[in-house]
Amino acid sequence: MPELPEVENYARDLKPLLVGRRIEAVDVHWPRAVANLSVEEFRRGLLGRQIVNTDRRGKYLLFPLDNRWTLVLHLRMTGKLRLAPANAEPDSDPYTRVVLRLSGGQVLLFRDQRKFGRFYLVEDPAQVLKGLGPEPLQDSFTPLDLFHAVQGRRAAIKALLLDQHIVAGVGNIYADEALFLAGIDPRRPGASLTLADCSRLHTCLRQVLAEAIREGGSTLGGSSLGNYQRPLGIPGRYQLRHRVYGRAGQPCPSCGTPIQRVKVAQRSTHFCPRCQLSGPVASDGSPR
DNA sequence: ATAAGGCCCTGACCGC
DNA sequence: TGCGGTCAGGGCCTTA
Repeated sequence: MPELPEVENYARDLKPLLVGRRIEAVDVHWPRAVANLSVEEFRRGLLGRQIVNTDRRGKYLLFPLDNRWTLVLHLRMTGKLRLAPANAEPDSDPYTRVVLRLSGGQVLLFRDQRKFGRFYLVEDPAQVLKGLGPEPLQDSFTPLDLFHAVQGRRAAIKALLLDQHIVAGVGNIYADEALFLAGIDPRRPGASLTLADCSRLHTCLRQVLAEAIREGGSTLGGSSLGNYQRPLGIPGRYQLRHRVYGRAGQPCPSCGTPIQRVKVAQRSTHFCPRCQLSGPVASDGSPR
């Protein structure tokens, strides 16, 4: 499940591979993978265009084009990008939804088993990105911003971290990891967090995201399902560093207490009941 | 404005 | 072996 660190790695890895290439053909095998245009408009808008950069905002990948339009992609749950030589054996993957044939003999394959991923081709990326909260790794994002964003909110802090209006790019894995490092119970209402709590959370969130980017992101599971891989097929390594995510029943790395798994805002949530001291429990997150 | 629930999707997994 | 049910989950939409 690509979150900010995985998408950031995509943008970085793809930059030297894509910048300067021209889009020579567009094959859409699953029309609904194109969110804002008809397949024909999408194809016409891309044909002959040159990719001039690769970037990221939240969990969105951005590919600015030479006519100032931007190809935007959200991978959602199971979307993956893969760059391959065009002359390799034909792509037999049944989950390939979109193929961009590029100058220089490469093809960019968008594969997505659950069909949640979406492309947008827009004149102004703000059409898609409006409403996204601050980038958590930018200096302009301060502990006070986080404090103000959760002030007065009854929802669990975990749910608020997942809300892209509050901070952009945080998903289930990194929300759990950041809350663990900060020693905050994920079920606590946002309103119960003090400025000191928010300061710690702000620091820990940035630490977790920066570490995960350095480690190439998280690649989960051995199955073919959602595991993220980088564009050349290299897996991430951050899953080896997860402290709580996916570790229900295993000892807390800090105190040895078994990690608990509960539901918060319909999301599976992992935490240490001892290190993440239960403040007041959110109305929507009582332990079962 | 906020919160909660449904929807989209498919494959893995479980129990019988 | 085979079947049906449940789960996973990001973002968007609808409903209270």
